[in-house]
Amino acid sequence: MQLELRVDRSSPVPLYFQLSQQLEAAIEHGALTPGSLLGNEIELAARLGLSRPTVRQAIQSLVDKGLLVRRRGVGTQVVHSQVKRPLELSSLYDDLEAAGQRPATTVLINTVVPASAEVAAALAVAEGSEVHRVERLRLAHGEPMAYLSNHLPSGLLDLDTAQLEATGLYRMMRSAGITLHSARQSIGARAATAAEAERLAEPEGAPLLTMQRTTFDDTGRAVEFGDHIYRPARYSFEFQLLVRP
Amino acid sequence: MQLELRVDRSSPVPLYFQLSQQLEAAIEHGALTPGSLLGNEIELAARLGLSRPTVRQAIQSLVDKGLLVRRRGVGTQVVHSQVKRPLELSSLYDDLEAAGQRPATTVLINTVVPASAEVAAALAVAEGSEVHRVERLRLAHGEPMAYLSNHLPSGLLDLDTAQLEATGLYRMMRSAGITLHSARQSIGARAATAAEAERLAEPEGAPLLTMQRTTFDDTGRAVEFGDHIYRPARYSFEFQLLVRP
DNA sequence: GTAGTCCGATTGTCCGGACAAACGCATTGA
DNA sequence: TCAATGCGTTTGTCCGGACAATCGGACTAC
Repeated sequence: MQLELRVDRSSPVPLYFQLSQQLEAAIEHGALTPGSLLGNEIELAARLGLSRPTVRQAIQSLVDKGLLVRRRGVGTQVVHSQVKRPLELSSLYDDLEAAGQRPATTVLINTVVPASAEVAAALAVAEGSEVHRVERLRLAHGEPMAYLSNHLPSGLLDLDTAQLEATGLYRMMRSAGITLHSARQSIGARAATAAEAERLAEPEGAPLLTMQRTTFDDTGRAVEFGDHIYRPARYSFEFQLLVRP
Repeated sequence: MQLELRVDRSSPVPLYFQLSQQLEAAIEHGALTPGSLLGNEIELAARLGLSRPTVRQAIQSLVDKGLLVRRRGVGTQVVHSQVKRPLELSSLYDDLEAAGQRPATTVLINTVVPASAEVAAALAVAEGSEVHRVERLRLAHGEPMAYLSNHLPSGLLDLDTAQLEATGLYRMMRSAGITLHSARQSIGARAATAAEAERLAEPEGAPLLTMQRTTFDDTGRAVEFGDHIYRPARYSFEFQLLVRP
């Protein structure tokens, strides 16, 4: 069976990208079954009227995503696994929305404070300089789910409380033109203090899932430092990793 | 100041790889400071006697690692951040060893059992078919740190108890020629049961950090399913993520 | 029968060139 | 003064070709 592939040379979308999207769709859709060969690059290039480098670029992008495997002397195969989506910088808001939970947010604090030593170190600003501080309670189905404490460099973003309650922090940053690039995360656990327990409607000493994260934009600037606690019965971190050899 | 770059055409190491390694070393070493321009690709290619595609391939690999950023009309800059290592499939053994903790392992169970429904689903084998089961206690400085429960498809690996105690499971898989490719992880928290508490020398009900992971090789075959619990005072998950736009 | 060798197939690496698109800056015009 | 335009610089995309390295199977020799 021959896969139907076409490229539109009048489109501004790069040719390799058109091809990689079609291949990805074919894999997702099941037209290309796991383990099946993709046909050699030269023949594929000839069939599409493209050069081999262009076809290779398309295939490479899917190899990077973990959807394909190349073997010299053999060919390119569709990976044979449950792995579908690669790791992303997970946003609690998006996670919940994807799970169909319709998250609600209550902003408890939204102010400007002098940076503590810890915050200053994470954001690479001077200790005592002004930073934004936001504390939010996130709920799903009316139940508290997580308590989110964030600090941001001042002047980076207009932190409107209403907007914070309507959407997520990451979405606000993205629509403000900030390109999120990388993050350093630390995930742990600890017992709830009395104050934390009350906020999350848990008994004191209950196990909590904790996450600290510093996020950087594409120039390496720290744009956010978060210290979050989650109710473990209602949330866990799920993700997929790729190993780069 | 001119960076000293050379390539050895008689070496079997690909030219683009030689170049990317030298650039990475220069960044790591501080010879290329964050924010500095790399010099345009064409001039760089001429200086090294390479073609532009080769130089681009080298630079691209570092962009993928998050060390460099390209900007059209501007140039290629060194990223300006604390980000050093990209995300890897973290192995507890390696993590501990890197922290200079000299981990010790006690193998408690090393046997073959019929697969439970959960294990069978994770490893994509028939329920009731034979799988290896390994339970280990990992200690650092004589203190228990984590309890590791793993299941592996039978026939994949020779699980020698002595070797399991001397090294980590991932190292054994790698040296058996298995190429680890991706993993699906879930990290959560819960209170310790009486049995778990005793194993880890914690009080009953103490918060524990939990991780479930299924690891796949490069053909998409599941090669390991692990269900681990950690003492949160002694261990947390630290990693760096990259966002792929 | 078994081990070693050869060979076709396929990807990996590398070259040199061409034009397009985006960015930053200086110049120009209102 | 300030916005629009133009221009040089640099990366992005694409081409066509060449040879090397590796894989797997067929063939051969013992």
